[in-house]
Amino acid sequence: MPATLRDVAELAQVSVRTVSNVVSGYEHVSERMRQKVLRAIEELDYRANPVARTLRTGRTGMLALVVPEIAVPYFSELARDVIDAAAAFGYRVMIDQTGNDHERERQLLRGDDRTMLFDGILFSPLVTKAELLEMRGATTMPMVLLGEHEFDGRYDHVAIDNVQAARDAVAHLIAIGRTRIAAIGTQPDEEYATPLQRTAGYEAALAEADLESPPGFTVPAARYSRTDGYEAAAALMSRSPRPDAIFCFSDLLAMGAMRAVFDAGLRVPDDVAVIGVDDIEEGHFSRPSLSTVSLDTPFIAREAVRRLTARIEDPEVAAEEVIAEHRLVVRESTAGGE
Amino acid sequence: MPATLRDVAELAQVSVRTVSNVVSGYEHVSERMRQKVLRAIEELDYRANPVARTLRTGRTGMLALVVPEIAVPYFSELARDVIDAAAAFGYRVMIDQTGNDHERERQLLRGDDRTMLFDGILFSPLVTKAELLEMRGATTMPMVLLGEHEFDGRYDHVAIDNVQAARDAVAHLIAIGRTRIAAIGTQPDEEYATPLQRTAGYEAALAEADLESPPGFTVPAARYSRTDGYEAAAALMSRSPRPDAIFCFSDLLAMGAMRAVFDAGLRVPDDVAVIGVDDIEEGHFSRPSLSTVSLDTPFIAREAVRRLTARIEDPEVAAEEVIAEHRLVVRESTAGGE
DNA sequence: TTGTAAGCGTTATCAC
DNA sequence: GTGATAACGCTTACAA
Repeated sequence: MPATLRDVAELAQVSVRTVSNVVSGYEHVSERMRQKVLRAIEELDYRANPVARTLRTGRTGMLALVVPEIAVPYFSELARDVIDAAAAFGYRVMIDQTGNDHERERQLLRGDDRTMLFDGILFSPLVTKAELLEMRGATTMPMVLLGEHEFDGRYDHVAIDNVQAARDAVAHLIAIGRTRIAAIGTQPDEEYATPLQRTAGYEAALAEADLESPPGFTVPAARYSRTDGYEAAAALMSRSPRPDAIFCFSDLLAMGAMRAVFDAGLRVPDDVAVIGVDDIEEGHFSRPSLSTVSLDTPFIAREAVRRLTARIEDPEVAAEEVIAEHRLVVRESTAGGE
Repeated sequence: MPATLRDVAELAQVSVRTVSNVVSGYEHVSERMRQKVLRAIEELDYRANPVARTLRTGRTGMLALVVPEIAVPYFSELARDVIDAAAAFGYRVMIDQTGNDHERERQLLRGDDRTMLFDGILFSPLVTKAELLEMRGATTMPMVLLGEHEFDGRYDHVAIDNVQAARDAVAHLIAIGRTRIAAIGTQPDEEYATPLQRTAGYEAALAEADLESPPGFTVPAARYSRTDGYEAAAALMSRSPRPDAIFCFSDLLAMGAMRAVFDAGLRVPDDVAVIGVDDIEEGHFSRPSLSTVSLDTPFIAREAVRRLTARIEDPEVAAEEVIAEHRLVVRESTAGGE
């Protein structure tokens, strides 16, 4: 049985008030009292019960990070940065995966989960804008959205300029002389914001150069996995005309796509240039190394945590949208020979 | 202000006891009462306060997973499996990274952290055996160790046979005719269990084949990152005689090592065969795909959560050691031409 | 400066 | 089957 505040008070012959003061670092405690209390704490190996404290103060000191899948490098790298940023603000992070499961997302948002032991949510959602709107007022919990959902003034929001990012990637492919540019990562059935915006950027860049996307050159990918990228690119390689470049909506798709190009007996970038989005570490060392649009994940994490903690302090602060920078990173997969 | 049990009781004109019964699914509640209560709950949009419940029951429903770095693929894939396994047992997972920081590990183990809102710890530690022993009795919190620390009967423990895993990897390199086999991943200054055991397996396999490891053929790597692997392999490539195979203590090291081999103008596996340990997904799609020793991570996760929840239920159950299977997976990096 | 006591919102122990 | 009511361990008015 762990020692309680009362036990300490008894042993030290003081009131619980005094013990509490010492524990929470209250200023006005006489040195003699403090010493007595500290000795008792030491002797009983007392440690404050965080649950009781939480019940009283209403703060758990914990944030939830909700992502589709933690094993996806982009999300695990984001999680690393979020955990670090949260630590700097005195918070810890619980991670939940929705596993691309809409219902799970809704549950979390509705807040009817039985174990919501956290003060706020960092949410990287799949849900469409319509669904987000539909949840209006559903949850009272402070929340910051990560990703590219359109800002509607209700939620804090750390995003990137997704259309422009896609546009930059495709413009680069055009600049190196490619004309038959395919895209992998559209969503066939759902109206997710990210793929829609990246598709828009892709089309805008093509239009700007008076190019077009032949039928079958935009390929859906359900889960943005390496396997999805592989299968999509394999299909593209058997088309005629064959694409001479592929814009993948994520680096992970690109890793699979590059492998499919090689397995089709072709070379990257000579026969087919490949570019992704995210700038995951895997792409630095792959062969060829992967050109990409780099997102400033540490900034995104820091900004998101900053906004969220501010809202936890004061739920009335106005929602803000922050746009994180992105920049084109040219590596071997769109450059000269390997 | 969220509604409380008392509010519901008042509105439904029943006692809090009855409301609590309904909420927690107690059997013996008359249908009339139940309906009244449910209506009131609906009307007030009542949701139980998990903190209060926790204070009362002593259970948070949360486990902590402590890893060196969540962005390392092996750990993010492990985290995915742990989160899934925990969900199956009704728990959620808080993730903490120690960032290779010993002090942080010790803090967690000592349990003097102020926000320990969890029922047990899954701990994938760096600490050496001596340090673990030194912490005897330091924490009363249920804990399961992940990884290859020697079992001393005090902690539950899900491990792999590390020596044998290394041995299998190196034996495979020997079987395909390699004789100058280097190793990357020793720890120069620390007595961590994992690198020591893998080194032992490496040496055992060599000895068995009457081979030896020339001076400079075992290269340390501080953080098991791709960069570490790259640098270590780059150094190896400039030695003479040059190794014709490299056993990397992790797949991530191997990814960096392969890249270094190519950058030295050599081929994998023709000039230098490369094998890792972990079987991360990245290795399925890399070029060449990576031979490795596959660890059964889903099993490890499930087993660890099972042991931990059992210990949470009954702190007195005897500690057990479970050894997870491993198996050699031969891919392109140790097979015929690319 | 320190003590007393009233909660925080549940669950659980009594009675009835 | 249901109603009072006492904890759970802490923080914090309010008093002294």
